Amino acid sequence: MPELPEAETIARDLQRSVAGRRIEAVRVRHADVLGPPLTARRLGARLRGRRIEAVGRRGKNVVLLLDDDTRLMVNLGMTGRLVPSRSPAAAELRHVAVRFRLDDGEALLYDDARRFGRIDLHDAEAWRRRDAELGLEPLSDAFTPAALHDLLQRSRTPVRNWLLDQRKVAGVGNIYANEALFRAGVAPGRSARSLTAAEAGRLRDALREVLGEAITARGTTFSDYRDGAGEPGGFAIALRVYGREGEPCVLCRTEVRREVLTNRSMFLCPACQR
DNA sequence: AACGCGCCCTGTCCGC
DNA sequence: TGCGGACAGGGCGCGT
Repeated sequence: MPELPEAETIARDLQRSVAGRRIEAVRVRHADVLGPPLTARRLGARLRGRRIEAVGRRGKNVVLLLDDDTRLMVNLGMTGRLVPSRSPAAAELRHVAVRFRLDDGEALLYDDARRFGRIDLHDAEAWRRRDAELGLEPLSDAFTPAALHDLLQRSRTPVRNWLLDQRKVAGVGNIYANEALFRAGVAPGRSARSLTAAEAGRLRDALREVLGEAITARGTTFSDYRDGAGEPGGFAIALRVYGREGEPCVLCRTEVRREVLTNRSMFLCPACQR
């Protein structure tokens, strides 16, 4: 999906474009994006008349806070997009799954070609539980070198896979996991618990750095991602290893390799990453 | 109980 | 031009 920087960009865009609007009606065209026990009928009943107080993010999820203290949580899967109907890009959407009609005559569109995305609605109590299931925010103060090192110690899974587990650290996906491991000089196949405190510290810094830079660039568009106005992100040219199989390493000119681990690509420089 | 695997679904690209 | 296979920012449910 959209990983943390993409979700952050979308949330910021929607905070400007739809915060303060009231939801008048909901139309569901593909109910399979609704997380159980949600149905089209229930979603409409619970959202009708609600005002969107604020749009934020938790991990890779875009979160709309409503005026009755419920939260509409959107996980964008691989191809999910949230775009206001007034945006010029809205006309090109081919897979609108849910349309939220707003009180200004416009609508917020949820488009998702593959329908891997999920929409959930949480009251305050359910949100507390869901929030607690998600791991540390990598850009928060709590994400210290010691905290990351401690967590890594508890697992023997390959560190690339470990980073994708949203219960440990929330918001990192395959692109930024690979990029951060390259920047930290750590081989992605290493067991999580094998990282030294120094390596964990470098990984922590690399994660914050690459996620921060990607937010500044409004996310990475590898193929499908679009921001909250339907536009591609600008970070793809800054990727150092992801998608660069066969190209020379930016540091040492060794060929960047692609390896497949648990059905997902890893990109690495075999010389720079140990 | 942690971990890996298969699967969900559609679009695109590449080789033949 | 058509067709099959590989691949894609994710995550759930299952078995071991």
